[in-house]
Amino acid sequence: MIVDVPETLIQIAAELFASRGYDATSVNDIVEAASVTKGALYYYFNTKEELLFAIHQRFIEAEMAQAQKILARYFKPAERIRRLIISLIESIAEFRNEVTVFFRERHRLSPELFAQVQAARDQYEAIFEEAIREGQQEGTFRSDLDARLMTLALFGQCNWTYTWMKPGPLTPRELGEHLAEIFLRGALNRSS
Amino acid sequence: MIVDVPETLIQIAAELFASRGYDATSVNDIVEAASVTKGALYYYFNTKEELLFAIHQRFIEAEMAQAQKILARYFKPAERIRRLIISLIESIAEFRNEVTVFFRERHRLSPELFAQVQAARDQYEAIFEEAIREGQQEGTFRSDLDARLMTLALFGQCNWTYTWMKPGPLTPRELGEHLAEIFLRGALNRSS
DNA sequence: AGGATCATACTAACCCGTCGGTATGTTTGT
DNA sequence: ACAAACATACCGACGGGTTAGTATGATCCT
Repeated sequence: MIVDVPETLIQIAAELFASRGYDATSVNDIVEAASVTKGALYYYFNTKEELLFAIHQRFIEAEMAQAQKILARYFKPAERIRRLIISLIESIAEFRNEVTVFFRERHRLSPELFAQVQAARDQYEAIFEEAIREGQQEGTFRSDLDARLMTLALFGQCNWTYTWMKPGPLTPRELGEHLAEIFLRGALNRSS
Repeated sequence: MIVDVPETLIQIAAELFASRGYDATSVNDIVEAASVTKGALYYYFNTKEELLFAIHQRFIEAEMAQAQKILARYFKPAERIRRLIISLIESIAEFRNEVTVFFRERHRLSPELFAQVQAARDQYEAIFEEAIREGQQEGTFRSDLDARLMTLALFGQCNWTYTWMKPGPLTPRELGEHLAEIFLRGALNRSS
């Protein structure tokens, strides 16, 4: 049986961090769950924090890769946002543990590593904001509200799913479609 | 100088928990910041967890009280939601530290205390969901989307503000108004 | 071809600081 | 005088991280 030890450690750490929290999970817990010893862990990672960072990186990189694919296809703003939302929800569903850790334990990283994570995150959010701005110039998005604020509201809607999403009746894709619909058209009936 | 020691401890604990995290904050840190000793803390609180719980309680009770006031005034669904949103954003702004701790460290509570917090939270969310359901029956809210999903989307928008809100150009009230506008009418231009 | 050498990938045992919590003493208001 | 409201000193457990050592291949020299 061949296993990628560092990858397994990241995986298991993500599970444990997500369910118990970063500080409440000891490295002993991790190595025990992974059936290795502490020596093995510290052979691949210099600190516990590096593990935390690796979890963040994995999620952000996957998310960003998906977004770039969509950007490459030159959709108009509204359709672009729609697809970005769906892609984001699918990422959250796929990297459930990583996302949970990302949002809950981000601030636990040292300033240097946190800055790195934050920079990547800003880059990702800028893709959404730019779509909204273009939509405003084009006239399809309303201009009486700040683009930045709309972006933050949108990310709230989407990111928050990590707190309640479960393998339920809706697939992540369907869920994303519905959320896009809510964001774009609102909760009120159009005829009213 | 008269000070309410337990209240001060909750206050300071909220600050420290919000900025460093629950586990990363030692009870020594807390008593030091509060200029008392451990004896004083453990005179009022049996465990560190009780402190955490008290922080949650304070925020939830304040939130719930505001919501009840709005319910008592019998607004129609759309206006009721608008006011609930504003009230929620104002609460988040006022109890910034408590909210941060609430959302980030909730899962750290023991099952019993967590259940208590969750029950109160469910009750609060039900108020919003009920307004949306009524709106659907009345016809002002769209019925092609699940009320529960709309509620969750809304809470995402609102709760997420705790991650980025800052004393900026917009007052909490204005911010709430804008978010209500986004939720109710959506990002797209009406004429398109 | 095959022994010598070295890098890889770990293991087992341990160190020392820190943590939540407690036991007991002291002060203060009434 | 006596309870309420603390302060002081300390305990046992556990935390992240380190250390010395080792089995197992890969590589190189002759």
